[in-house]
Amino acid sequence: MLDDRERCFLESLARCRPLLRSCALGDTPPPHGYQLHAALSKTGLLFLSSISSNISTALFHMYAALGPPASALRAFEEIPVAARFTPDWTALISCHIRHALPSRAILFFRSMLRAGASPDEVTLIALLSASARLSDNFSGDAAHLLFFKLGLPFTAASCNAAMDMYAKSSRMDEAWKLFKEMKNPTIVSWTIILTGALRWEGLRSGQEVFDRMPQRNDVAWTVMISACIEAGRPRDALGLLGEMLFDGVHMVWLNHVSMCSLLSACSQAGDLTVGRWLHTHFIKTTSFANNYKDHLLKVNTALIDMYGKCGRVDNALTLFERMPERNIVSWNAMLSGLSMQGMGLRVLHLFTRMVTEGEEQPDDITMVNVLSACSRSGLLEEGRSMFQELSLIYKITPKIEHFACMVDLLGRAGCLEEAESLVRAMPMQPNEVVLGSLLASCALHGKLELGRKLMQELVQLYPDNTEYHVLLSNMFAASQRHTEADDLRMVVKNRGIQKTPGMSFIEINGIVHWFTAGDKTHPQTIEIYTMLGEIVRRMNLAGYTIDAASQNSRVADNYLENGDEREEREQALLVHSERLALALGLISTKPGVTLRIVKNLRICSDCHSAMKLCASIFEREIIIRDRNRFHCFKAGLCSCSDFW
DNA sequence: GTAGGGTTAG
Repeated sequence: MLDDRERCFLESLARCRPLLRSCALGDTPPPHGYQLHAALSKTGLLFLSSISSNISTALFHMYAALGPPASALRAFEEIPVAARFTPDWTALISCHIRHALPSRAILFFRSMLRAGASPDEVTLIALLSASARLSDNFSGDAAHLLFFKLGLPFTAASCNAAMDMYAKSSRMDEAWKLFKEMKNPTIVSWTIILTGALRWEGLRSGQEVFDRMPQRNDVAWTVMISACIEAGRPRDALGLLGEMLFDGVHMVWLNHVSMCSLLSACSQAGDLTVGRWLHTHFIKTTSFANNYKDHLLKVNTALIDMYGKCGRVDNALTLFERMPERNIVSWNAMLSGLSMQGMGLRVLHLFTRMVTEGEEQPDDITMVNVLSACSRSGLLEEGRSMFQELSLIYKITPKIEHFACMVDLLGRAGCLEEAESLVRAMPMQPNEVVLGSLLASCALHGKLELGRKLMQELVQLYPDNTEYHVLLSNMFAASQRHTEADDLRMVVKNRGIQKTPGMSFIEINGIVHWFTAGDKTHPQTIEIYTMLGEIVRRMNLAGYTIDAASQNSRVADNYLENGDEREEREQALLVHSERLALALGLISTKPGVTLRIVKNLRICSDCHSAMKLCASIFEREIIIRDRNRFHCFKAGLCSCSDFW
């Protein structure tokens, strides 16, 4: 007769294999599996030789499915050597791939062969996947060959895995060859080819593949959307959202990956309206799948980034504080949002909180955010000590990004000799960002000779970029050295200027209005230009004089194309795209309403002064996001303290 | 077992 205790053991024994299996499949929350493991070892059942190999295998598969890989490996080692079969090895390999450890996965594949186990189709697909992630031609080719050597079926899934390996190893010709030989390519096959085509052959070629796809699912759409974002075309990405939601008869759902991509497009484009729509949509449609916590973390982080970059750092903060779980990326996104608003002290405060609470260890990106916040807010001493702490306390090897921030911080503060020494002492070659930043500081502080030297270095490194000639020419002009200034302008004129046209938009009642410099295509053009005249009149009354020589901004839209005449240049300044957006904003909204403008380039210093004045004349808060940061103009002042 | 995300420097 069994007593209750024994009966209970036997019952749990009968149940534990299916229970472990359901943990592995994600049907049961992981704690149940872990508790079962604990119970099995505590009661000694795990060590009964008659059942242990079965149970230990089931336990291992649970850990292999859930991770972390170290636990999976520990559990694997509990399986008797003679009882380690092909699926067990495969699960061990796949577990390492899923946790971004492809090289360890390949090592385990070798151990598997040494142990005498024979790979099957699934093992080889895993090996192909590991090789793809590493762009490892050697193991990739070996995996492909083994299908034929071992006489294993080369199914659509195998072929897909091989194509993906070739595509990720920059061997698109091989990938295409396999694709063209396929009788029935699946949507996965198409998506692999689409991804590969986009990465080597470009947006156009990818678009051709996309157009030829017999069907498209959420993954295919997300691939296209992400490609637009990578190419710096966030509006195209958002255009695809519209197409995706009305893709004929197919209803495509936004999953957490597409959510993150689209939110990133909103961040880039500064599109708060679509960003908010996505937020609402996410709240309404999110399903509580077993991995929803992970999805929630990622989408929340993307939302923090979106709100930060769309000028609603307040919403970003609320979301950040309410998040059930945060990781280093969430902290970094929050720090970056505050930094873009010039809230340097709040960045330092949040950083201190992060370190003291010990929730996450700062990484290199955290430190870039902190240093650039110091630079943007002119926190010289704070930045200096953070740069020291970077390696001393946080054990991070400074990268070129960190040096770039320091050079910028020192240069803006007028410590140009120190900035230059740092550039020369850096363990790596200075790049365009570092030299360009120093050159801009020379322009700010009128250091002509150092500026000239830097420009020569920049021209040698980046001969196609004429932006530096413009910058230096402006420096000479500002110092009344017109001959040198004109010489440089001639170089630019002869070589042609390659520059993105300046564009701004303002959103009014959910409609986005775009402007280029001197734009006259808007239906309300007459009213807009009338308002511009009124703005100039009121600014003149307030004692404003245009300062065309001071437009030595790093990039100003419509610059130089408008001829060399002073009046023409002045005229061009008056119709910069952000001013047109401002004029429309002023005539289309009620008094006192905050105006939010997004510009694709840096705001020029003249428009910057004009915006400060307009904010006080018209008693409006004007928020402009330019390429680098936010400017909040209020009562004659800007949040950047004229330091940008 | 095969396809797609997030945070960073002028």
